[in-house]
Amino acid sequence: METNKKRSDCPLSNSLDIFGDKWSLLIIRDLMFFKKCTYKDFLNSAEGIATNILASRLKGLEENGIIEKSAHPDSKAKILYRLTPKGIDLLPIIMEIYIWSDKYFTMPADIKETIKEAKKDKDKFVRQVMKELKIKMMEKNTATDN
Amino acid sequence: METNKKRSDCPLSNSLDIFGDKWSLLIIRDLMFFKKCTYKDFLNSAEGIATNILASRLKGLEENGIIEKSAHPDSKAKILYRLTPKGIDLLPIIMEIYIWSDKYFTMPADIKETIKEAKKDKDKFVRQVMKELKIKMMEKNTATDN
DNA sequence: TAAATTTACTTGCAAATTGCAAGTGCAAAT
DNA sequence: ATTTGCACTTGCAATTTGCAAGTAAATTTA
Repeated sequence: METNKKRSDCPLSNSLDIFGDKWSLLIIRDLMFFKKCTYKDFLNSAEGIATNILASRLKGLEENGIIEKSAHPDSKAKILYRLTPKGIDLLPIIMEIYIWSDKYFTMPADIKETIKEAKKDKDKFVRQVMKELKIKMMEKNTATDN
Repeated sequence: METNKKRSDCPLSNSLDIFGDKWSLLIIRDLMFFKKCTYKDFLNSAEGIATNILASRLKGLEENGIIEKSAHPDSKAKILYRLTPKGIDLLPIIMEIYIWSDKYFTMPADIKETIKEAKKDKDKFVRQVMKELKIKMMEKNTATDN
């Protein structure tokens, strides 16, 4: 289904081939900010992704090295999804989208407050969150990959 | 065609409803970096957008206040598309995508060099380019909107 | 321990979107 | 006056999406 054909040599175009759709960055958001890490977690997000679309997006993100599967510590029936370092590195992009949104949309007060904090020292905020993510994605499960 | 139904209150989701597809940010890239500003210019980009898709994306971006049409100074047959301030404000997002790409893709040497320059002082680079864009989008045509 | 439930999907199918080719209407050039 | 250029629109086939239902293995409950 997913071909690896590049539309052009433009890195922006190549990036959009990976996450340029309505759903991929939302999955990444869930992993980054909302402690969501299973198929069911993602399904339960407010936007209401369809099961087949979720499966296809998880596959695509995994194929592109943005996320990876691992064994869930609680149960063999569960699969734990984690961001790779490559996936964690998407944080600055997502942060800039939030900051842009903050300027042009109304939004829940708690999110607005977080963005306000982040803007005070963007680089520091991003470094801090990335550090936490790296730790979290490690400690979730050091066990064997699926 | 385009409904204004929000999938959720999440600003990231709302943003993706506007530019979360394979084409919109490429049009914005063309306006920002490649002096492209007409329908035909966009059609000629390397990725090869279809005519109907281009028309629908231009419509969507205009409806969402990212771009605007104006009279082309050279000819009544041409339409000049410009970024609005809201559109220009997407630059930091696009820059971060380029920077991410730089870490994980190979790409044309000239683009790589520009990104290298940009990374030396990200904020300064973004400010400078945004300033230039604001001037450029003004001077293109101060005349009446379509 | 058998039955019900949970988890992570897959499948079928209708509806929507995309992509390609071929127009269309107006402006400008020849 | 005719051809060319520009910005689209239209028709249609192919692909993708979204919804509902089903599946298989793991776990929980009775």
